[in-house]
Amino acid sequence: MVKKPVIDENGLKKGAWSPEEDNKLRSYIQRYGHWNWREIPKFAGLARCGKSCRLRWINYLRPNVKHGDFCKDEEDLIIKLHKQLGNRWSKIAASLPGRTDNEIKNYWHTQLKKRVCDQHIWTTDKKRKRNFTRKSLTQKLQIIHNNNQNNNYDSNLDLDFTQTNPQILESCPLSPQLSGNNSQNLSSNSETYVDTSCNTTTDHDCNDLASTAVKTLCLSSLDSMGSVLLDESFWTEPFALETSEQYYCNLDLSVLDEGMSFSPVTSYWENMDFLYSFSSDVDAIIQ
DNA sequence: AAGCGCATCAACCGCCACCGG
DNA sequence: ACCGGTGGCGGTTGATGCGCT
Repeated sequence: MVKKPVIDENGLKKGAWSPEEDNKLRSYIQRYGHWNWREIPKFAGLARCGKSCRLRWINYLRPNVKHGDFCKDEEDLIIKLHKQLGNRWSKIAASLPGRTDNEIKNYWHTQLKKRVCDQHIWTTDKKRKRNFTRKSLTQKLQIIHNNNQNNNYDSNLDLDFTQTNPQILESCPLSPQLSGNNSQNLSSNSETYVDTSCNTTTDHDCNDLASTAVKTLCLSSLDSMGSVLLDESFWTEPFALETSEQYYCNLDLSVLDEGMSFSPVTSYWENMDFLYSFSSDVDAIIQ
């Protein structure tokens, strides 16, 4: 995953470093230190520019540079510091011994940012992560959505909505299909409104409720969730947490116990885990 | 099995701040 | 005050790996 070595117009080598070059640079700096990066390649016998040498030393050859997976504590710290400092990678790196700004920056862009941007679920399992992408989930939802459009959903499901007690207050319309088929106790109109600030439960309860809600919806009609997730704005909204929670609120209405609601109390990460389990449910239905 | 597309990450590039003359 | 050299920083690139179809 490195750029292939090339010689530029000045006769300087660019691209991937060879073990031989690494050894030359390492042994020179260990012996003489890095007194002037521009001069070092000449004295070390390297056809590289000073900047390239500096970068190679700092990011790879320097002693105590940590490589490999970030632990949970490091991830949490990066997220916390990024929240405080923004893209000031060198400042963030200063708080993580052995980690370079470049590595943290890469890790942020490839792993952590996705958690914050609603695109991917966090997991250390690469396969699992790859399976959960916006594209794949959208495709799955499209299949189910199309099935529902063809009246393939089971309208005979025995769903008991009489136990729910949603507080219907403000703008969070359910899809006409869901409202029309399943919301006899929610609203007689095709638009139903949900209060996102009403009573809440514990995070754990919310996850259980969310899971149940999704299963219920998957079995009856995915129109609501499907149309929400298929809506481009769901994915592209930079800080879509509130929006997402409103949508989850929608989903929960059908399975909430009396006086309970699934709304902003659930943490973002748990929402993402919820989305993953939702994706698994969708897989099961497709199969 | 092969091709495709996405994810990853080492390395590069351009800009800017700092410093000494 | 100005200028050139240097180091540091953050954004971007591109080759490779890997999963999916």
